[in-house]
Amino acid sequence: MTNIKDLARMAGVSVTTVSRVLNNHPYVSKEKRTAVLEAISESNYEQNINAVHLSKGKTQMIGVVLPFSDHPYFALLLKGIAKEALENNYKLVLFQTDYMESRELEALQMLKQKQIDSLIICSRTCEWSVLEEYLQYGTIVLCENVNGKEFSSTFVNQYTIFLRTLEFLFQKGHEKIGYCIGRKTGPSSKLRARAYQEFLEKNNLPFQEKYIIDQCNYFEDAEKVMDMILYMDTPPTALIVTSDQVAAGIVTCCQKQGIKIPEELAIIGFHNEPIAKMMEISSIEIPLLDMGKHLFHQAISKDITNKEMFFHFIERGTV
Amino acid sequence: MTNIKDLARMAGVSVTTVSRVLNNHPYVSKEKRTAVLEAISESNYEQNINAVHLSKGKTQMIGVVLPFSDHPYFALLLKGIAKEALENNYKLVLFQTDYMESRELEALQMLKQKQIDSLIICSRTCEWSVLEEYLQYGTIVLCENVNGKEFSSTFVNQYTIFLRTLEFLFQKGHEKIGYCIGRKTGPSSKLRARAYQEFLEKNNLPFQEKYIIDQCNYFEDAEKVMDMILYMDTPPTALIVTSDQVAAGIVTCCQKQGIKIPEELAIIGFHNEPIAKMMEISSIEIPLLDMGKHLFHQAISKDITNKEMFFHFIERGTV
DNA sequence: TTGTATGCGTTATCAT
DNA sequence: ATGATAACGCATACAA
Repeated sequence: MTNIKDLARMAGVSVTTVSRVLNNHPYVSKEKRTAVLEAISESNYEQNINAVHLSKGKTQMIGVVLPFSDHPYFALLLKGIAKEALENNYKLVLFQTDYMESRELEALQMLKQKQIDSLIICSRTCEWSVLEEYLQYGTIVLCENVNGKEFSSTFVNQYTIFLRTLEFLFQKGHEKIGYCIGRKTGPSSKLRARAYQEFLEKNNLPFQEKYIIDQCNYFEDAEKVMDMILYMDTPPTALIVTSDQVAAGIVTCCQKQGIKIPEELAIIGFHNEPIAKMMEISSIEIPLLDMGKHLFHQAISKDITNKEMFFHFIERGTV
Repeated sequence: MTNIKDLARMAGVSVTTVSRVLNNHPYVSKEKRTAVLEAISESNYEQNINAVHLSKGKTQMIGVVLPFSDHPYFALLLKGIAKEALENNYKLVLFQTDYMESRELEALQMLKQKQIDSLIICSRTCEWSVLEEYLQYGTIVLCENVNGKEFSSTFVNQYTIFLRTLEFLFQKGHEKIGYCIGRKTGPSSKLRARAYQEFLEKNNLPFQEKYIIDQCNYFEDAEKVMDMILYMDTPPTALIVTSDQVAAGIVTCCQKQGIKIPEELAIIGFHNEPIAKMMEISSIEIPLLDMGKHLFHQAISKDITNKEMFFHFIERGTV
């Protein structure tokens, strides 16, 4: 494996000059440059990137933390990040956490160890205090409202979205509104829960624990949702489903079981995924690809910025 | 940022001893060990992993090449790889290629540059000769039958699967059989095309170019498929669809348009994804998570092995 | 059991 | 415009 030293010898110059040629630095004569270039083409030389990383103290790599990559929400976010990373000559290191804190910590560890220059956390499990400890080692970008903390972020206002959606359904005459989420403990879910509570109080509606259904991530999770609903004495008449995949699954189940949508059950999905368009499911559009793009740029930027992205209500047939 | 040298000074030992403690090597006295450990805990020390990489010539990182991560086939493969990587203390570097050769080359470049120890190519675009050039720099693992070439691989026999499926449909009385694939030029598609040709010849059936529909990757691509089929004079009576997502989309379209399945159109999907179970779509099961696991172990192994995984026909209502 | 010295391959500093 | 040399932080062969 030939290295920069060998090249220097071959071209009859110093390693510095070789490095200059390699990095397109100015101040190197035409003759020496060609001599080096020749040595390179003769030798099948390749930079040892690890040496570059050590020397520079940077790796041009960004970590991406997400619970699972086979969920459309995260897959699209990731796609947006990946596209932008590619165009800016950055590599992505993937941390699939399954919502386990230990794995999120591993990613943070890599930041500390300088294996990645910054970290994008698509869905957080750690406490703020933990994240703040690691801020000294590199940029950390989040997908939620950080409320003035020293992180960059790109997010949608989950609270507002949820409240508006609830009010919309209420105006349509729904008083028994349930919702389906991924996990109960996440930051987004807490915001939704707050919006839900306030909505109920404001409109003098009773709180029903059973109307909140979690562990809804995939199309097939709809089966479980339907089982639960059919089992209830007073099932909800409308369902906000934070994933179009699950919403599509519910619509499919209802078709099989002859439940009329929206007459017997109204459905609103999230993200306006293509499946929602095809199955004509009303959905809250969230610009995931754009968010990914923005997240990436925040990750490589020195400045701390917080960008709210806006949602868009797409009304179709299911509500 | 404190380093190994600082620790040595703090603990009153040599850097070698510190390194020994750090790496759990034997031959270090209890006293010195505790002295070092103390220095570590006092100093908020963290290994600079880049230095380790340079020194060792390895990175404990594996590259994964795939066209897109938001497709269930690749997402599941990736999930399988990621789970195993995690358990074996390896990191994954993602290369999303969109089937562009240049991006695949970038991944190979990283192998050459020693940024990754090995490379898993889930879907190949490069020619064999190109890949073989890079074999000297690290292990390359593929998801297809490599026919004796010096690569490890985990694969299913796409040719056999396709032929069996065609024969199965033929026995059910279908003579006009179409199929939907992702891209026409991939290795799998070539095998399928061969199986298709041979099947037609053997049974004296005419070849219809229009029965082969490509660019079918996502649920929503089904709309385009249906448009094409409805426009044909003699549409196929059965469709092999190499993705359950697309199959599910087609089933959905048919329901909307009142096309009876399987009477008017029989459907067989691929991968036995949960959506297939839910929508009762017949499917060819392929153990993607297991394949991912196996791929990972081949990536970190010194030996070259080739493992064929077996498929399983799941008969449900759509055929 | 411990330490010295050297190597890993590159970039950055500084002098010329 | 060019080059010698230090620095990056760690691992390891070898000596003691």
